[in-house]
Amino acid sequence: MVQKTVRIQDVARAAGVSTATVSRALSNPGILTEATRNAVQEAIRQTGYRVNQAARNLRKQRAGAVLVLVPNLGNPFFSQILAGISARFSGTDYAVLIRDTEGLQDDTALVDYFLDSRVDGLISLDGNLSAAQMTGFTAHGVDGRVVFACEWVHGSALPSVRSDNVMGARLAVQHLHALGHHRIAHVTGPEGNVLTAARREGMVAERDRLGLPSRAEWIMRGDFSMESGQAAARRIIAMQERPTAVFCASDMVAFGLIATLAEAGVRVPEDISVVGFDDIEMTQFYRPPLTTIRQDRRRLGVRATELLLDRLAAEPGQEPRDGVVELVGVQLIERASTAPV
Amino acid sequence: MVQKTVRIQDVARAAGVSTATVSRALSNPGILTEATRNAVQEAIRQTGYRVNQAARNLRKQRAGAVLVLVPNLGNPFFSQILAGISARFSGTDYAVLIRDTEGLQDDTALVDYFLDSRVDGLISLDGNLSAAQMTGFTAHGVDGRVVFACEWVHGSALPSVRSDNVMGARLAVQHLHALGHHRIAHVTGPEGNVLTAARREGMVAERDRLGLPSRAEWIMRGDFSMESGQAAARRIIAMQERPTAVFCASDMVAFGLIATLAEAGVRVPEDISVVGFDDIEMTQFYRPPLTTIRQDRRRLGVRATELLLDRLAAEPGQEPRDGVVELVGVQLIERASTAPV
DNA sequence: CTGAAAGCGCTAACAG
DNA sequence: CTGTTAGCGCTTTCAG
Repeated sequence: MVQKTVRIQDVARAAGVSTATVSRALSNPGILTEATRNAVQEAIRQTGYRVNQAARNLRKQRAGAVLVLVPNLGNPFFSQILAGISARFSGTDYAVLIRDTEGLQDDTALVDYFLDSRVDGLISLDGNLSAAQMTGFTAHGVDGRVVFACEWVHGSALPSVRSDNVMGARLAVQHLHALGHHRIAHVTGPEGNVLTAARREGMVAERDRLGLPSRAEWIMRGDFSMESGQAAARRIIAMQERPTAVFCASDMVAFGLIATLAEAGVRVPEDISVVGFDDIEMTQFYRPPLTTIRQDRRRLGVRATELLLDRLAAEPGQEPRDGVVELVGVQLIERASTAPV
Repeated sequence: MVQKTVRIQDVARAAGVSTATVSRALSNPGILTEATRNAVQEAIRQTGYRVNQAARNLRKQRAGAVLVLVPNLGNPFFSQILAGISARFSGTDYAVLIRDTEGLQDDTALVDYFLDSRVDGLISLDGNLSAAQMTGFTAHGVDGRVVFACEWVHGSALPSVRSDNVMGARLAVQHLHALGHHRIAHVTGPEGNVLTAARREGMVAERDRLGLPSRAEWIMRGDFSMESGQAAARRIIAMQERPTAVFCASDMVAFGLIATLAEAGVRVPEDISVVGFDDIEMTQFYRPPLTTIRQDRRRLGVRATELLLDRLAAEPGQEPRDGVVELVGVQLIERASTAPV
C-alpha cells in the first residue's frame, strides 16, 4: 500500500461526526438519522475510504477466513467442488484459503490455523485426517466449525456432505445387469478411503441381491488413478475367466482400463462393458464416451459451505452439534462404454 | 475459538519478563540472553501460547495473504498451476486466497482487495483483466505487487511467467512437417486471449518458414474447449480439401476433435494427425494417446510465486519495476495421435 | 441518536 | 539486553 491510507478518523472529521458514528453508518445504518447517514456516506465517497478488514477482524475477534483442505490440488476432480465453495463464499465477508494436504506434516496441527486466528472455519475434502488432528479439533473446541465435503472421516460425528456413493454403485450394477451382464468386476479406490468402502459395499450388495456370481479376483484394488486402471486391465487380460463388465471407482480408472484393454485388442463395449464414477468433463469426449455415475461436485461444495456458514453464524460453543450427514443424489449417465453382452 | 485464548501478556507474566521481550523471543531470538530466551520458551510451552496473526498483521501493516485469480476454477487445466503456487507459499507466512474471475463484476475492483488490507499481493492466471482494473492497480500504487502466470495482459508491463507458446506452436508444426504433412490446420483459442495469439503466430510463422500451403479455412476459431474441437471436426469433415494434420490450441480441443472425427469414421492418426497443447494428465490414456506440447504448469505457478515473493520483500514503492517476462520452456511429447502421411 | 473512551493482541521506537 | 509506551484501525460499551 503506497497510497496514504485513509482511516475511519479521516472520514469522521470530514463528516463532522465521531468515529463511532462512521462505524455505525457502515455496520448498522438504520440507527442513524438520515441526515448524519448521508453526511457520512458523502464523506466516505469524497475520501475514498475503505474499511481495513484486518483491524475490523482483530476488534471483532474473528479471522474473516475459512480454510479448505484438498487432498491433492493437482487432481482435477476437486476443482469443481472448489468452484462451488468459492462461489458460495463470494458475497460473504469470508476469504477462502486453500491448502493441499499433500505436504501436510502430521505435526503441523490443523487446529493451529484456528489458534493463530487465521481462520474461523474449515472445510475438508480430505477424509484421511489423522486421529490426532481430529482430537485436536475437539480439544480446542473448534470442532463445531469443521465440516467435510465429498469425503469424511470414518467414525467421526462431524458434519459432512457427500454423494450417495452406495446408491451410485448399485445403479452401476443394476445398469450392467439390465444389459444382461452377470460377471461383473470392480476396481476399487485406495484402501482406507471412505469412498472406496462405500462404493465397494454398494457394488457387492447389489451384486448379491441380484444373485450374480462373485469371484475374489474380480474385485481389484486400485487408487482412483489411471495407472490403477491400467494395472487392472492387465490382470483382466490375464484372467482365465474374464468378467464381461467392469465397474470402476472413478472415471480416471475407467480411462486407464479402457486404453489398456484397447492396446491388447479387447474392445469396449463389444468385449467388455465399463462404467465409471464421477462424470468428470472428459467422459463425454472419451472414446468411447463413458457410461458413468454423475456426482454433483459443485453442489457438494455449495452445501458444505452452507453448513459451515450456519455454524459460523452460531455463538461459539453453540454450533449445531448433531452429526449431520447430507446425502447428495447421484445419477446414472448412459453413454457408449456399456452394451448388451 | 472457545478456548480461553492466551495472550502475549500471559506469557510475559509466566516468564517474568515484558511483552516486548516475548515478542523478541518470537521474531529475533538472537538478541536475547540465553537465560531469558529459555525462560520465555518455557513459558510459551507451558501456556500453549500461539501468536495471533490478525493482531500481528495489523500492527505490521500487512495482510499476510495473497490473492490468486483463476479464470475458471472448474477448469482442471489450472489445478497444477495452483498446486505449484500453493506449494511454494507453504512455509512462508502468507495465506493463499483463491478467487474465480468468472463471477467478477467489473465494478468490483480488484484493487479493493489491497485497499481493504485483505491481501499484500496478487497472482493472476487470467490475462483478460479489464483496462479499468489495470489502471486501478497503478493508480493506487499496488502494481508493484501484481504478477501474472500462464496468461498475461496484452501490452501491460507487469511481470509475467509464461510458457514459450510461440516455440510450442513451432515445434508442433515442425513435428508434423517431419512426418511429411503439408496441409496443416489449426484450431485456435478464443479471440482476445494472449495465448491464442501467440500460438497462432508461431504456427503461421513456422508454416510459412517451411513453405507449407496456407488456406484461410484451415485456421478455425475455437475456445480451448472440447466443444470447439467438436465444431472444428465437423467443419473439417465438410471440407473439399481436407488438411492431413491439425494442431489444436489445447488438449481439450484435440479430444473433442478426435472423438468427433472418429464418429464420422475419420481415423486418427491414419487419416488425420492431431497435435494438442498442454499435456494434461489425460493425454496419456486417451485413445489414441495424444501427441502434444508439454507446458510445465507447476513451474509456472512456482516461478510466479517467487517473482511475487521478491516484490513482497521489497520496500513498498521500491519493487523491481522492470517488465519481467519469464519464459518457461515447452517440449514436444510424441505419442500416437500423429503418424506419417 | 451520537460521542468519548477503552481496548482487540501485537510490535517497534525509545530509553535505560 | 530489556522494559515502557504508544499506537496499528476499528468496534462497542457506556453515558449523555
